[in-house]
Amino acid sequence: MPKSITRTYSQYSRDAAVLLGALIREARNASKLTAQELADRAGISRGLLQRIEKGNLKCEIGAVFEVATIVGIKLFEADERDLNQQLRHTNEKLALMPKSVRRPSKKVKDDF
Amino acid sequence: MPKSITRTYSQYSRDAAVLLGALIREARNASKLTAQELADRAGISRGLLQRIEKGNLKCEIGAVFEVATIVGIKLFEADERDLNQQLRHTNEKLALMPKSVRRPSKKVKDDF
DNA sequence: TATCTCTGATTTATATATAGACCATAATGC
DNA sequence: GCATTATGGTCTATATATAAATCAGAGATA
Repeated sequence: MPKSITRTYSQYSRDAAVLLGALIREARNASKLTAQELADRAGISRGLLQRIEKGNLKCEIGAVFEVATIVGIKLFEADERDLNQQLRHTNEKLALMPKSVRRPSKKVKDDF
Repeated sequence: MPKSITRTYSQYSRDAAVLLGALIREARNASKLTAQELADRAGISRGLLQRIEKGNLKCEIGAVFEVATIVGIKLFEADERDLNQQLRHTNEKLALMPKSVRRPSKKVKDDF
């Protein structure tokens, strides 16, 4: 059962979301798309698109990414090919890392 | 009432989410943080962090951004100052744009 | 000016994401 | 090897994000 929420966000996260929303709106206007049209293309409601464009952090990331992609905003400033390349590279690095993080055993004799 | 979902995502969105998740995991390992520790810092559950690291698109963007920020992943490859600057710039451009997109009146006499 | 429509906001019902508990497995350190 | 701990699942209850409908007002075009 979810604990009674009230999540707190860093200033950076808030700013990033607001910026992304503004970029989306700008791109949408440039594309001469109405909010309803873009929402339809993304398969979401107009209300959700409004919240995304306002930088609301309580939206599912899939919807945000989808809208951004449709209006041509490159996440990570990378196209599909770059994305795959980065992903491969990252996976290679992950493969070389220890599979789990181990904290130096807390039980270092505190019994005396 | 929400329509019975089953959203569809573009390949690009999926790849972007998977990459972001991998970057988060890599950064977490590099920081020697356990999943539980990072989840605690972000104020989310360990299960949610797991889904984020797997690139699940059905997570709230606030949680994803927050985690990314904590482990030092710069969204938009920009720091706080850059973010504000970009935001101001974008807002300026938005202020110059028409407030709404107007489709050339569909009712152009289709009655004959 | 007047009309048309896009936008913004609110409300409601419901689908669903989340927290928390649990268990099994894997990986680490000794 | 053994003990310990992190990870990766699953399951359930509930908080909440979402879709849809509605309304008011702004803004664009004629």
